[in-house]
Amino acid sequence: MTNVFDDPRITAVGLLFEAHAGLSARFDAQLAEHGLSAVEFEVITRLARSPGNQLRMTDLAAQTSLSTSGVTRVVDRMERDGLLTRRACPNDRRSSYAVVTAAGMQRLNETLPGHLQMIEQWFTGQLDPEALAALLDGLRRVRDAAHPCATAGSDDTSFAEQTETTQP
Amino acid sequence: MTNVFDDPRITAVGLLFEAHAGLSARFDAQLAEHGLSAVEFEVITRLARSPGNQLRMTDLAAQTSLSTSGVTRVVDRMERDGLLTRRACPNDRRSSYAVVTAAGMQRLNETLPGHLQMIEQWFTGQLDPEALAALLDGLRRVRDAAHPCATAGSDDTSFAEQTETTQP
DNA sequence: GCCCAACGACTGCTTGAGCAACTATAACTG
DNA sequence: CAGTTATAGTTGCTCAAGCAGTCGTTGGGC
Repeated sequence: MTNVFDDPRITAVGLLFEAHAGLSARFDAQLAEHGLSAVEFEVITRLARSPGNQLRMTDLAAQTSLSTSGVTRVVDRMERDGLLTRRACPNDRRSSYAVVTAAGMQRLNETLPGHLQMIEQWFTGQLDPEALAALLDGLRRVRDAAHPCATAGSDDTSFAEQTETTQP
Repeated sequence: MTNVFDDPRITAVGLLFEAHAGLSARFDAQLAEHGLSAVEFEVITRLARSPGNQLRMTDLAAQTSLSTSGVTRVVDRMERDGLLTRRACPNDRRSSYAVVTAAGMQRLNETLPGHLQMIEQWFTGQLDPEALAALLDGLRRVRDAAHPCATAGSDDTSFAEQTETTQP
């Protein structure tokens, strides 16, 4: 705690990474109550918000932090669990869509309210509106600088998740 | 991009997570140039900043995001690569210390300047001082709320890394 | 139309991490 | 001091993820 910590660069990274780790742990716990991992939740959310509740495997990979083979396997598992199905793409026989099933939509609708509540409890609710705005502004600039273009398939989406569109 | 995105909670999480992912990717690339993974860098850094360049396995686990078995294995690898050694604890024969070797210190000293430069380039340098202060203030509050007490072995350390103490 | 490069998805292999079980020491209780 | 309980570290097993290689499909150049 002497000359080591007072380097503001080090501290800055530490804060960001720890905040991330802390929130991840909280979210994981809540998602696990509904039988979802963080990755699965992101996948089902991104699908559910897309037109037709579906996305081509490649586009899904581009939107998430997964490789295409990673997507193949997540979709495998979630298909086995009945949350997703594959559907052939009519135009291009190489491609296939991952589609959210009714059971998948139901699972998502069960999970989301609690998730939003967690966000509010551990993150946004910790700060008054101005402080939150300043935080988000800073994060946005860092994100724009550092993030290696994580948007594909559709327009920019900023990782986000979703609220409660998409129920039929 | 309609009713889905404008929920500030969702966007907030998305920004934080994407900023984290973007920075992680940048840092990983730079660390890889020096033959270190992010976990290995964190381990060697935390050891190097501790008194005697050493820490008990358990304390190391508590300071990192790793389980104790995870620590066993990282230390295995790094010991194999000559960066660390194990040393028996004189007081307690159950415990052992992980100690940074001279080669480990040298590796760290080779890696750190570039790492600090990356932080500045992609994170702290993106914001003017006030904005950075506001960002860090917000992050600190979120971290304090959400982070499940990641400090052990020594006092609070906020994940941080290190500057250039510890060279002999 | 034919060939070849590019693309989309999947599979084998390797790696890294956690959990639970195990061994050994230490500390506490009577 | 004996016996129980807790602690430190390691190991076996499982699982998730990436990379590289494969197969089928598509589209462009000619």
